[in-house]
Amino acid sequence: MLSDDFIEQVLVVVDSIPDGKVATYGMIAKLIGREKNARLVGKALSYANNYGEYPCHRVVNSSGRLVVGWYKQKELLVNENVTFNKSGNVNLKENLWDGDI
DNA sequence: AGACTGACGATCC
DNA sequence: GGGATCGCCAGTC
Repeated sequence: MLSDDFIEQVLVVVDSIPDGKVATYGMIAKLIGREKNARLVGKALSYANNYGEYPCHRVVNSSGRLVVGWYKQKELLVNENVTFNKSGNVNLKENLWDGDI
C-alpha cells in the first residue's frame, strides 16, 4: 500500500510540470526524496486518477518512452505541443522539464 | 517468510 | 540509438 503522503508528493510535483514539458519518473522520485524508487512513482501515478485530475501523461521513463498500452497519452501530449521523434518517443532533448518548480 | 512483479534506471554491448 | 541485463525496492500474492 502506497502511503497517501507519498502519492501526494508525487502529485504535487506532477502538477507543477509546465505545459509542453515532460518529466521522468526518476526525476520525480529524486525530487521527493525517493531517488531509487522511480517505480513507485509510476505506481503512484496509476493511483493518481483516484485522487483527481493530474497531468500524469507528462511523465515518461528515462528513454522518453510512453506508457505501454496507453495510446491516449501520446494524443494528450501532442495537444500540448510536445514533440516526438520518428520512433514515437518523446523528444526529451526539447521537452524535458528542468525540474525547477 | 519467500517468490514474483513492475507506468524505472544505469550500464554494457 | 536501441536492445539485453542487472540492480532497486515497495507492493502483491
